[in-house]
Amino acid sequence: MILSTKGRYGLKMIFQLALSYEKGTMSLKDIANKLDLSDTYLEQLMSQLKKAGLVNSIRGAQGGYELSREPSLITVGEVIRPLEGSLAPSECVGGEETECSKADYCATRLIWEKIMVGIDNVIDGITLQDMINDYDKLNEKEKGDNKNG
Amino acid sequence: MILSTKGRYGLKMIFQLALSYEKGTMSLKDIANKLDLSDTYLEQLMSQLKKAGLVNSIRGAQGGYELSREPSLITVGEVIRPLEGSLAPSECVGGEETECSKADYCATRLIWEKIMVGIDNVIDGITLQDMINDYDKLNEKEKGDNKNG
DNA sequence: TTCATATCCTAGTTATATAGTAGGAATTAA
DNA sequence: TTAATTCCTACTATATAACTAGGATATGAA
Repeated sequence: MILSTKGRYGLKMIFQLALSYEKGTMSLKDIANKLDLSDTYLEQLMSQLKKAGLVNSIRGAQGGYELSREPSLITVGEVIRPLEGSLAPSECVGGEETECSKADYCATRLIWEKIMVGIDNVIDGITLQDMINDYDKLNEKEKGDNKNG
Repeated sequence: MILSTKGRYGLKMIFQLALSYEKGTMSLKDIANKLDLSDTYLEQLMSQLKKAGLVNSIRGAQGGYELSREPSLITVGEVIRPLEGSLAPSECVGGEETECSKADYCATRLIWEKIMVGIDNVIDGITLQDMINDYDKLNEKEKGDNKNG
């Protein structure tokens, strides 16, 4: 399991906001109920997403959260990184500083870099809108299957 | 850091064996000294690699380890997986059993699958021989740099 | 035969990270 | 005023990571 519940729950959570984009705010309690997850835990994750500028919040009664911009402008990578930290496979790649003195001739370092690029290409290339489209397609198919079955 | 020291040290370790392929066995102590890592820790990792059939061992004095087949026939994925377990980003993908009842219409599941395929494509596409070639190239360049600098 | 050098194997141990809980302050619509 | 909500800090239990310890077993060389 290379991702913790932070990244996994976090993406599920913001996906709920994406589904209800421009339909008003959604409270954490509602999200937690819908996903059947602890609301106090999701609260911490949401606070990270807010810090990252991905969601707006409205306090007080009838308050809640909403996406700060449209789903097509938020990538999966933007959601996962603030929650999981770097998705680097090793400490010698992807950080601000490359401390390892052997970097110039390290063979494994090249591998870690390729893995990281592979992951980045996936998560930076998918937006929340893409997820919605896939979800709609799946549900459409699901309906059809039920009809035929 | 999506990989633990198991996968990271393990690959470094077997890479040493790849470098000395067909030059006799190499003891764990030598490998540990070369990499400046704990030999008792590496021992556990090596035992996994042996179970996975990647290395042969010779016990007793003058004994040690060697690759069980040539470097071009061992992929990075074959090395990392026995050490790290599944590289799935979530429990609902990559396992033998897909337990999640929501799999049919889960939008995040598609993301985890894509990430996993991305990683697999990288690590299953690189052999130890590729690593050696890259390493030789780096060292060649290093020498040149030193000459010119 | 003995001994130093190795692998092999099982169990600890310690430190860190994960996955939460708890409790209350601040804010706001009704 | 009150109920609903976000915001914030701190605490806790559990699991995992990253080793360490100690001894059994095997083997080449003196």
